[in-house]
Amino acid sequence: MSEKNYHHGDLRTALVQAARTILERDGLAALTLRACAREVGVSHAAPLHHFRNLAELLAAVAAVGFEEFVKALDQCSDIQIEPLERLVEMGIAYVAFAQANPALYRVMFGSDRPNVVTEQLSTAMRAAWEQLHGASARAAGDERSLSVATLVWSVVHGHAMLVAAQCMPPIGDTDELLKQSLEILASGIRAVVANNEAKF
Amino acid sequence: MSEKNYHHGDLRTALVQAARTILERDGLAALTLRACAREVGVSHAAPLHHFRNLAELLAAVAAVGFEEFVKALDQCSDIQIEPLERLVEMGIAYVAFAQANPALYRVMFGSDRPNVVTEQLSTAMRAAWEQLHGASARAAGDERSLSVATLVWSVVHGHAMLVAAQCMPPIGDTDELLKQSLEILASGIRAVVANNEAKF
DNA sequence: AAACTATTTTGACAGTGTCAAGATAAGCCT
DNA sequence: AGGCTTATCTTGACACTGTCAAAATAGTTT
Repeated sequence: MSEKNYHHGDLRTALVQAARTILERDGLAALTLRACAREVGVSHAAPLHHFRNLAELLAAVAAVGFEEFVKALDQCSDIQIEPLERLVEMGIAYVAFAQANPALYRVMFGSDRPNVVTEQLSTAMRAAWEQLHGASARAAGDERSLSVATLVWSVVHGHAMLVAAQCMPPIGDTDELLKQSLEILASGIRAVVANNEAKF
Repeated sequence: MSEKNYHHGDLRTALVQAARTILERDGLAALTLRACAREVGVSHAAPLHHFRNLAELLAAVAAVGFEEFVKALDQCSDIQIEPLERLVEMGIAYVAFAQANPALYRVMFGSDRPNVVTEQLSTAMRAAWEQLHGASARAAGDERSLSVATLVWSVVHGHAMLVAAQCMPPIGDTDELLKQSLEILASGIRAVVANNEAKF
């Protein structure tokens, strides 16, 4: 943590901020090391002293993305409602975040995602998972928490990706379809939980 | 359709084949127009007369990917089992295809997917959708077919992407988890269908 | 045979990631 | 204060990329 008040001040975080600006303004394809350097106003090779390569910069961007992501999901935790309903709300918030920050979401989860896993990134990702896993446990019990969490995550992630990639063909209101999907899913969870309780 | 037996013979399809070879051997990052030209043994600019840009070549690769994809899902249609169970089998086949052809799947559905939509590509995509939509209709009825199809697609697509991107944290057997997910999902569909029938 | 067209090559340009060497500035030590 | 060390940044270079324009080549047509 010794990147402060040298030539630039704090180039590292400035570069991450520039990356986000470029991401929203020009899209992922325009997000290059040199573009970030230009945006900040430093020479083209300056970023290499803070990020060994482009993947490391993307990892840093993804990390801050995950931190905001967790905050967005956190807002659902406050609501005083039934656990299963809260899980559904969390799913809706998940997709809303993805649609509100499409380019950032692509960096976080994209197939061209950085295989470089920074400490910061892995902890941020773990926090997001814990969020969902906890909500699943409260909604379906500890035994089913793992499968329910992966199921919910798969649904919302898949939905977000397919909508973003425009892979959903003759469909009208995708938000409405998401709600219906989550309703069916909730029914499934209810059925499984009920069946599980009936056994004992 | 006039690209035959000139200098090379059929450079267009040769390039698509070369693209698949590079994709499996060296990964998506190494898939460039020039690399394809090298692989085939033509000059670096030769591909431009068959694909206006890299995105168009990727679209062609994605198209053949979707065609094979539909074939893979088709094999589940033969099985003489209950429609809902067949839908689950189709979901498993879906994920199996994605895991067997990770790089190809990335080109087909990746976030860096070509926004160029060729005629060949869009028809191939539509065929895949029809496949899933039809199976959903048989399993859950026509009324629910749309929401069920999007739900199933979201689940399997999301699962495949998350596993491929190694975003699933402390999880053991992902295949087992997929089966559990699809079971919960089937319960939900059953419940919704039963509820729907009870209404009338 | 000659004209024409489709295909491919050659050469060029701007842009990229990344490395190596030099320049600059901040902190530290005596 | 003055010099040394280290962190930071710039400059210049290289190989690679996509893409364009012009030339060359080979097949088709007349």
